[in-house]
Amino acid sequence: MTEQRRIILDELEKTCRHPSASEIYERVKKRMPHISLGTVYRNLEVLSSRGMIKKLSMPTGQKRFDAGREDHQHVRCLSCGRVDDLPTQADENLEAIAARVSDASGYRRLGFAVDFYGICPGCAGETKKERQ
Amino acid sequence: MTEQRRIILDELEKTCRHPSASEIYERVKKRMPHISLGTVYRNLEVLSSRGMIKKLSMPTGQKRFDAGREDHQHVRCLSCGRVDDLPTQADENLEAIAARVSDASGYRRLGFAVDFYGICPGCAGETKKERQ
DNA sequence: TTGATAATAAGAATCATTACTAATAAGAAG
DNA sequence: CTTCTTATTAGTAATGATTCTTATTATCAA
Repeated sequence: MTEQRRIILDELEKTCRHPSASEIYERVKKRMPHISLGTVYRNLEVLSSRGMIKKLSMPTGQKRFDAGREDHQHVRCLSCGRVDDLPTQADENLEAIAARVSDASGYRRLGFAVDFYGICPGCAGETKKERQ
Repeated sequence: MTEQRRIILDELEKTCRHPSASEIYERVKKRMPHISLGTVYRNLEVLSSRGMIKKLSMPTGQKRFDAGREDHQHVRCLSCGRVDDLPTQADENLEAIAARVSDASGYRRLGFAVDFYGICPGCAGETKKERQ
């Protein structure tokens, strides 16, 4: 845990918004002016692979980061890219969750997506080194 | 509806996979060797804005496209980026759906995310032109 | 102190996507 | 049949986010 990594994590924990890599870079640069953008990306990757932060991919092709460890899902604004948290329980059905969104968040709901992430049969077979 | 646009849509409808823009480009190029990658992107955008196809953003920063109009969700391979369909019912709870994934798809399940897309209160107020 | 290892800054390279350009095709109006 | 207008195209340049490379520096065990 280097100084850079600690500050990156600290900045991420200080905000309830979900900043992008370059937003984090800007924040961290105020405390550590010589830090490199590459260092920010690398450490976000390290922190995320250790499960200390979460990486969210946005429809814009950008990624946003989240230091929260609690299990929650997100509401994303299609207009400005803002991301808010939305606590969910796994035993709740989709309709029930969806119905709660407008009330809880104030978002005008347009739609939702459930995405499962895993390893497909093909990749599970391989030694995981080569991509298809 | 130009020849190019028709062929792009046709290729998208022919596959149950969810190809990326460049995969679509490769497929279409076999039938129309002089087509430009820009034309593929532009027409995917047009088709998607008319609601004729769906655009999915991947954690890799790539987008994938889907001609299906039925309501279904996706399973994504974290290793190779493959996307498969996964029919879901809104009255089923997340655990039940998740439990079905491994069996139905053969994927080794790792996790899931529910994402709601909408317009946040701030943007709903504005005339929707200016970004924050 | 010395290698071995890991992390860094700075910047170049890459990849997906978007913007720009001039050329072309398809109508509509005269 | 010409001339305008408008869309669309192929080809290419530009952009933005991310990853990679290289030289350098910090860390640490022996």
